[in-house]
Amino acid sequence: MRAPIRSKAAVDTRKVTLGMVAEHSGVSPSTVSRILNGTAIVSDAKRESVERAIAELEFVPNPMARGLAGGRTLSVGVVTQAIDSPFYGIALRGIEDELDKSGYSALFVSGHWNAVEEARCVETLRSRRVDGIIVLTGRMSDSALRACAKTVPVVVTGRTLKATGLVSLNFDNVAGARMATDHLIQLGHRRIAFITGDPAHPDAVEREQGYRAALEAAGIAFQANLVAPGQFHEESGRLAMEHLLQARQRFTGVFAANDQMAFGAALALHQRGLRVPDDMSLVGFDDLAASVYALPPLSTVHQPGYELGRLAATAMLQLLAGGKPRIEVPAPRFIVRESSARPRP
Amino acid sequence: MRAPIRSKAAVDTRKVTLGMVAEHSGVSPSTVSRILNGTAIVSDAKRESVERAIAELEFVPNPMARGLAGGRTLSVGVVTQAIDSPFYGIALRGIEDELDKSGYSALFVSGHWNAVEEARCVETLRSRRVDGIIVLTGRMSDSALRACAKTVPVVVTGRTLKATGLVSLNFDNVAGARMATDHLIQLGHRRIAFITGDPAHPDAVEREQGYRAALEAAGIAFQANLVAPGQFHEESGRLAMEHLLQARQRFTGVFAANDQMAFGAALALHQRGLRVPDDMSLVGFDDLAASVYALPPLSTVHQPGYELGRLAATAMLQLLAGGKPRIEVPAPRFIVRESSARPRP
DNA sequence: TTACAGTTTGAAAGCGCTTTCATTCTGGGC
DNA sequence: GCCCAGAATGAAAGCGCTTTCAAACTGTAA
Repeated sequence: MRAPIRSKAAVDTRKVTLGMVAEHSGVSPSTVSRILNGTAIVSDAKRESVERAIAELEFVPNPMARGLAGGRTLSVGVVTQAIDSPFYGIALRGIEDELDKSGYSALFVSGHWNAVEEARCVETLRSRRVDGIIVLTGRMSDSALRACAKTVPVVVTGRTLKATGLVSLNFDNVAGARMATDHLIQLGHRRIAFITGDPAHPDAVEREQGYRAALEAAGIAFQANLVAPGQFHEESGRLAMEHLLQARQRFTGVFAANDQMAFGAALALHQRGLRVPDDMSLVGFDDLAASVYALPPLSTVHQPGYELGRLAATAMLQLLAGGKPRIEVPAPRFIVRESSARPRP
Repeated sequence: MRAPIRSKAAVDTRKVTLGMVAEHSGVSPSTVSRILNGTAIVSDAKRESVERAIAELEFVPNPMARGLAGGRTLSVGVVTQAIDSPFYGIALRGIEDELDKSGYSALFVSGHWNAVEEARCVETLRSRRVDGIIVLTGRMSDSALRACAKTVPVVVTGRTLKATGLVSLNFDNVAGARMATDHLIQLGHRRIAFITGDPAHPDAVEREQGYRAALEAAGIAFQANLVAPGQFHEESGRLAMEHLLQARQRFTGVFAANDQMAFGAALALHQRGLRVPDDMSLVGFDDLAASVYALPPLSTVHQPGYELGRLAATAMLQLLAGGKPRIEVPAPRFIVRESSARPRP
């Protein structure tokens, strides 16, 4: 038999129920519930006594019961691609921070860049009765998303989509990519290689569009042999760079469709004894935390991951409150660091 | 009025209840529950008919109700420091993967390296009635952890602790740090600087112990002015390196207590025009994914983050099953890459 | 044939909370 | 002083599931 020792910290919170609070303060459970949820006016006297009881008993409502009875769980599901992705990670943090303020919790599940797994994730979340679902740039089809939005509020990033109960936040990848390419052009580069992202990813195709648009605007002909396919991770960037180098194309600058690939590309350059930015300018996209500490620090398009996460969460909260969110995604901006310079004459 | 269109995919899962399954298959709810949980023997005939009904109706049990009634939620809480930390991220992934196999979900909350917030996290998790809690190298006191373990199974990493209902997984930081320092010594370095981690973190003090032990074993006197305090993040590493450089101490190698600080240190070196490893050898600790793509690739102590996560989850699962886990944490190993070399004569 | 241990099953009581509905107070207008 | 709208409150019915507990069988020994 365990002795009923209690430190002043809440150690035995779990057994205090709303009913006990009601009894302790001489009101009915209904009243306590009303005070807890602010669903009705209660006399100051009772409110006070109930609040005292709550404090004294260290009462914490049971979310299970709440969920069961009220149909809400105060939790929102987040489908991300990989819990450990440097880019999504920071967004997750933004979501967590924002949700936390409103008493919501986030339930993260990873889709691993796989539509089937993503569908499973959504099922898991639905079965856990999350109040809403945030999808970070998923692979699932627009129609699947729309269907999902019919039964539960959905916020999705990385695409533009209109539907009821669905809000989408899209970052302007085209403009961002264009800025990166323009930067190189303005420095005097004319032969600029491009390392693409995974073409199955809308971000990837949009960034390529931006690259092309910039070239075209500058009157530089697009050259297919100056673009190498990547898949958004470091190793693919390294390989792409290898590929480009081996092709013996002449070029003085490289735009990688994300920072991770830029890191890989930098490694390939390093292994070949080429120096950035002296022998080759390199720019990325995302502005990961690590880009500041890359050697040399990477010039890149800043994508506000944390902010994006917060915005997604805000939108979800508004959706949940029955509102019609109007969210403005920050415009891309280019951060000049040391990895880009004028080409050598 | 929405038409009752249903694709073959589960779209309207949410309203099917156990009661409906019972009715549909002509048995009592109790029987359905028993089949679902395998808590009693049921005749084959009924079992079959119930299973058919479940399939037909696409019934998915409501975890809320289950949690309320049964006391289990099939979810385990994970207290991490930051959802977007490169080191913890990979561990989270290990946890997620392992838990997933057994039908459990993980609920991640971030303590932000703050004992108070951590306590709040634990409260949140408890209030959500998680079946168990995994704490990744928390700041909370051993006693708080022990107290927690009295009411819910706990797995904690980054410390060694014995208690009932509690299993701890500790990585051998001392040995790891010793390997890193020994590596430098074997290359011929005699004046080796050390960038510490946050001293409030046990990992940090253990790694310093390893550093000192290696020096001592090699007959090199410990020099206080060769150690600079850091806090485990990049910027603190950069600052520490600055500090070391400004102090005009002579040294040819640096051991940073984690990779992130090593990256910062590398940047400081770069800014001073010093080259790694020609002018200065640099080794880290953790072997983050990014370390392979650092320039030059970082020599470091490999810490199996993913594996650690999986092991923690495995231990939790065993604990939950009523077992007494016996978990073996992999030994540290040193990975030689390009950031360390013999000192220049 | 009767009685009894052992098996399956169903009825019903919760788990802790929300919410409707009805009840009891208010106070103001006449 | 009386009546009624409106405010404050409580009783009670669930939410969807698990889990006793007891009833209804089964088969077998006497």
